[in-house]
This record gives sequence, C-alpha cells and structure tokens, in this order.
Amino acid sequence: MTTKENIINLADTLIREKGYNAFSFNDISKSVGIKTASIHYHFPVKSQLGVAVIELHIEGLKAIIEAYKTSTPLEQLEKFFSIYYAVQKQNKVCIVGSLATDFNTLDENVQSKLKVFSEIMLNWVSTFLEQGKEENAFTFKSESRTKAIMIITNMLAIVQLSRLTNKEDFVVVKNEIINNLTQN
Amino acid sequence: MTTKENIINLADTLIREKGYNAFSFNDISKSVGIKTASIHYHFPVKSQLGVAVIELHIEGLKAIIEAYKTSTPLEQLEKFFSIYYAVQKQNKVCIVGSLATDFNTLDENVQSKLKVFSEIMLNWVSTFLEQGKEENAFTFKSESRTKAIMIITNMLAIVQLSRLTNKEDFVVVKNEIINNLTQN
DNA sequence: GTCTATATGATGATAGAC
DNA sequence: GTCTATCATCATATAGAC
Repeated sequence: MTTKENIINLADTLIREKGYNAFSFNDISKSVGIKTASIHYHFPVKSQLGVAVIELHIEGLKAIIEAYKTSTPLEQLEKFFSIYYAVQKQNKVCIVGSLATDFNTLDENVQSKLKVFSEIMLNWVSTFLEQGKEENAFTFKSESRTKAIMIITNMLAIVQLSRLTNKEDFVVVKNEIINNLTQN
Repeated sequence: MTTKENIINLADTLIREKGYNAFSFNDISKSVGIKTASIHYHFPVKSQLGVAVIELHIEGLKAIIEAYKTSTPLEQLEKFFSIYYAVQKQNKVCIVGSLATDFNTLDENVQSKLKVFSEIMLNWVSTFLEQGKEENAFTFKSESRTKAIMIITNMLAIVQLSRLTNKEDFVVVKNEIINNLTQN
C-alpha cells in the first residue's frame, strides 16, 4: 500500500470513529509515520482528503455492485448487511451518517461527493429490492425506493444508536428487516 | 429567558446544525452577546454545557411523555413524529444522532447523559407501541422494543440522509411507518 | 516525497479588575 | 455576571532545504 493510500485509509477510519472535525493531520501523522507537512504534499487541503475518502467508498461500492450483479436479490441484501456488520464490529459508523451530521461544516466538494455516494447506494438497494419483489423473493407494498430508504435508515442509524444501547441491537434490526421482507 | 438558558439553547442548535466538535464558545459569544470568558462563568468546561443541553432534552421529553400519558397510542406516535418533523424543518439532526457520531470524542459525563436520554426515548416508544398492539390500533409481529428501534432508527437517520437526498423523504418515511403499523 | 521551520489563526480555559 | 487580558495548545497550511 502506498503512503497516499495509507493516509486515505487512516482518514476513513478516523472520520468514522471520531468524526470529520475531530480528526487532525496530527492523528494521521502519528499513525502513518510521516510529518503533517508531508501529508499536505498528497492532499494540499483537508477537504481534498475528505473527497478522496468518499471516492474510495464509491469505488468499493461500485465494485461490490458489479460483483453481485448476477446474484439473487437475497444475496445482494445479505451483502448489503455484511457491509454494515463490519462497520458495527469495528465500532465505526457509516461514512454517510458520520459526514451527514457534520454536513453544514463541510467543503462544497465533500458535500457533493457524499451526495454521489448516497445516490449510488440508494439506487443499488432500490434495484435489488425491486428485482426481489418481481421474483416474489421479497414482499412489500411500497415503492422500492421507499423501502430502500427504510432499510438504509435502519442500518445507518443502528450503528450509531447501538453505541448507546446495545451492540446486539444490530442483529435485532437485521433480522427484523429480513423477517419483514420474506414473510408470507 | 436567562443568559444561561440562552447559552444552552444556542449550544443545542449549534450541536445539531454543525456538530459538537464544530461549535465553539466563540459562536455562542457572538449570538448571545457576551464574551467567551463569561460563558465559562456559567459552564466552566465545554462538556458541562454539553451535559446541560442533553438535560434540557431529557426534561422536554419527560414533559411530553407526561402530557401524553392518557393519549391514544396513535396520538403519541404522531407526537413522536412531530418532534422529528420540527428537527427536519429546521435542517437540524436529532441530538442522539449528532452526538452518537462524535461519541468517542465526548467526555464521560456527556456520554452517560446521552445514554440516559436514548433510554427514555426508547422506553417511551416501546410503551406506546405495546399499548397500541394490545388495543389493536397497531399491527406488528415483533417485540415492541424491536419495533421501537426500527421506527427510531428510521427517524434518526432520515433527518441525516435527507440532507443528501431530498427534504420530502422525511414525509415518505413517516407515512410508510404509519401505513405499516396500521395496515389490515 | 519527506523533512524542518514557521505562519496564522482558532480553540478551551484561567486570573483578576470592575 | 461580565469584562479585559492572557495562556497554552492545537489546528491547517506554506516555504524552502534535503
């Protein structure tokens, strides 16, 4: 892994552990082992690092979508859950939730990049829900985009809320969604 | 309103607009019209102000719960929605979501106070959902605490997510929850 | 690419006068 | 209760040597 990739990965972890405005170049400096001034060589301003972090998430999600293109809707749903399961396991939150609460403090470039990511996620979930409905794998009455929002908000918030309530609540929510989608 | 109350209310707004680590004593100073040093007279350290903000939310929620004690489950649900509707209208997020993403940077006193608030909220929603189920006003198969978590996570996250997608998505989520609870 | 050195400004916080 | 003055610390960012 290059130093640049190292910096991005670390920034990603810090953003989702502590929040965008709580992490500093000094945090990264200590972990990567280079001085803060050297970080500026790779990312002249902090917001460019923020953009790079989101771009990494976009690439990763696009790769998953592509890899699961021919999988069943249920398999795609399970993959979606597995992403958040990993987030939860690491005591992080998801990138959308973390940056959404800081949204009004973010540079325009970070804001618009985050919107791109959330749209890709929403479209993906909507698509495999719709497909699952057509194949009678899933049962729900609402529009697929609406159902996607319901499920995404459940996931996005449970990784936040379970920091206060109980780690096991993640599985409770996951199972409730599956039961609800596959009932009858 | 006293200066102290003024400070608390302003801090609350700033936390939910910009995040805990993004708001400063200087922000409050400018709005309240007193110097930052004077704020320290009321709140020696920032975390004490954070605690006071959450205590205000606890008092407010307790008052609502008490006021709606004899109301129908549906009325209590509508009241619950109205709280988040106001949050959404003001382009804020809820206090739990805002502080949950910054949780690992918060003082212990703020962390534990936030847990108290989330527990009160969860208990309230669980209780009126349970009552609604017994009275056949609501239809759902899961445990009331689970259903409460599903609904709370929908609300908590939609005020965040709709900053990226569409303001109208709040109403979409609200209606979906009601349709889901009152179907059959 | 990484370093040292530094600029510049904001931050939370304290001491003491009024 | 609020002020002025000040502090130590931390932040992002830049210039220029290696």
